[in-house]
Amino acid sequence: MPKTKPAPSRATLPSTDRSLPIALMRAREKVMAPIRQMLTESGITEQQWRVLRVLAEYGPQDATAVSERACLLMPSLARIIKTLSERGLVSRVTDQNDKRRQPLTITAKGQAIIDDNLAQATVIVAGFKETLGEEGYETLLDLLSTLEQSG
Amino acid sequence: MPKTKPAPSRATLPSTDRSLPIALMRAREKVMAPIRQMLTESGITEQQWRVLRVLAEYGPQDATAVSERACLLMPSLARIIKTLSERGLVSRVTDQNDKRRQPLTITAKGQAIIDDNLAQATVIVAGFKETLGEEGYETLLDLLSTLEQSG
DNA sequence: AGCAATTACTTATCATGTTAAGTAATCCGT
DNA sequence: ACGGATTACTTAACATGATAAGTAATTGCT
Repeated sequence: MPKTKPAPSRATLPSTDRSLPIALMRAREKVMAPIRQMLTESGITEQQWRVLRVLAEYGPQDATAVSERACLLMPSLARIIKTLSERGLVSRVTDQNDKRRQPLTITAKGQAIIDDNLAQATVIVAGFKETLGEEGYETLLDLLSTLEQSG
Repeated sequence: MPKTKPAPSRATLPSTDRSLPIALMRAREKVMAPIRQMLTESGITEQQWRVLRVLAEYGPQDATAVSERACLLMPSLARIIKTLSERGLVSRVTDQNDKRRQPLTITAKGQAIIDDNLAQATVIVAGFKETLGEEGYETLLDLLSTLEQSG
C-alpha cells in the first residue's frame, strides 16, 4: 500500500484501512487464495467446490438447501448446477412428490474431486489456524458468528 | 438452515458450518447488505462506492493505488473507472511525467454522493460495532489484520 | 544508445454476484 | 373445488471476480 498524503476530504471519513467490510474482504481474499490455486488444478472454481462439499457433507438435497449452506444466491447456483451437471459431477432428478424440487446428488466423479483435495485443503486451513492460534481462531469464528446472527 | 441427516461422506470433512472462508463470507454479506441497500438509492454499487471513498480519503492517485486501497483487481477497476468517468463522478488525466499513469480525481458530483451517504454509513457500521462491543470489534479487526498479513 | 525487463493499464473471456421478472407446482383459506 | 399466496426454481440483464494476454511507456543494464 503506497503511502501518500493524509485526507483532503471534507468530512472525517472512517479510514478504509480500519473498515470492517474491507477487512473482511481482505481476510477472505487471503484465505481463499491458496485454496483457489489448489482448485484450479482440479479444474473447478471455489463456488463449485463449495457446492460439491455441501453435497458430500449433507447428502442429497435440493437447490434451496445447497444455496443456504454454500452461501450462494439461487441464480448463481442455477448456473453452477447446470455446469456441474453437464460435467457429470452432480446429478439431479425431479422429486415425484413435489415436482418443483430437483434433489441434487454428488456423483462418484464429483466425490473423487473432493477426495483428491480434502487433505490439502485441511492443511491450508490448519496453517491459518496456527497463525491465529487455537484461541484466536475460535474467537474469530465466534465474532463472525455473532455478526452474522445479529439484527 | 434446514437440518437433514448427518454426513454420508467417506472422509471426515471439516463442517462447512464452522468453515473460516464461509464464515468470513457470511459476515461480510451481513455487514454489506444494509450498505448496499443504501447505495442502491444513490444509484451506485458497493465497488463504485469504495473507489469514491478511497479517492475522497487519500486524494488524487492513479489506478494502481486505488486498486490496492479499495481491494479491487485492475481489470474490474478499469471497467469501474470507465463507468464512473462517463457518469462524471471521477475525472482522469494523463500524467505528463509518466504517460502510463492516469491520476484519478473525485469530482464535485462524486463528492456529493460521499457527503450524502457518509452519515448513514457511519450509523450502520456503528450498529455492528455495538453488536460486538468495543472490545470485540477491535479484537475482530486485529484478528482479521493478522490473517491478512500472514504468510 | 539499444534492448530486455518492468510497470501501468486495457481488453478478452468465462464464471459469479445482484436484482428483477418469469414459470410451474403446491399450499391454503373460503 | 377454486383462486390468490407461496415455493422452488429459471432467465435476463448488468456489474464484478478472476485469469490470461495485449499495449504503450519507462527503467535499467550493458
